[in-house]
Amino acid sequence: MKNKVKFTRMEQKMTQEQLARQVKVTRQTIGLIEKGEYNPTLQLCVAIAKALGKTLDELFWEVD
Amino acid sequence: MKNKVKFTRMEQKMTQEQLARQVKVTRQTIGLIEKGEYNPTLQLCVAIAKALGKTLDELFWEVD
DNA sequence: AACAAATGCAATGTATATATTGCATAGGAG
DNA sequence: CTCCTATGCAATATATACATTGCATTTGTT
Repeated sequence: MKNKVKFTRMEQKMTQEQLARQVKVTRQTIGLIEKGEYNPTLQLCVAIAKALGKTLDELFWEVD
Repeated sequence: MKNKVKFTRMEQKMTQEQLARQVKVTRQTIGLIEKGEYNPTLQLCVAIAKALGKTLDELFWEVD
């Protein structure tokens, strides 16, 4: 459940709220996904990936 | 919402039920995902990808 | 055709992703 | 320190992913 959303978002100097607005969820949802405390749906993962200019694999394909 | 699960599963001559058992969901869930009628969670996408020997991008990164 | 295995489909129930609100806390800028 | 912005956190509500059961339909094989 470890992902690279937080790291990538900060790389882009984007705030949780900005990302949330772009992908049309709430700030809280982004926060929980970044902490790995839940398990987003595919559509949301795709939206996040596009908003951050990455692919699914780059953000969510865990190596561990 | 188009994905390559059905195509890839049939390539491997695997049945919906076999795939379902491997990823620990029901056959119906696999069927609906293949039809694009819903929106699986990330964990399930990862499990399916691993069961089919593909990555997230290969199965779920829609081009359209 | 006749049988069996695989898939589709529909109704109802449960678990959980996500929303909403509100407040607390952390961290940077002045 | 003070102010402000970003983030964390917790409670309650709603939407939806997924389970369960049962039956219909397709598809392949003989």
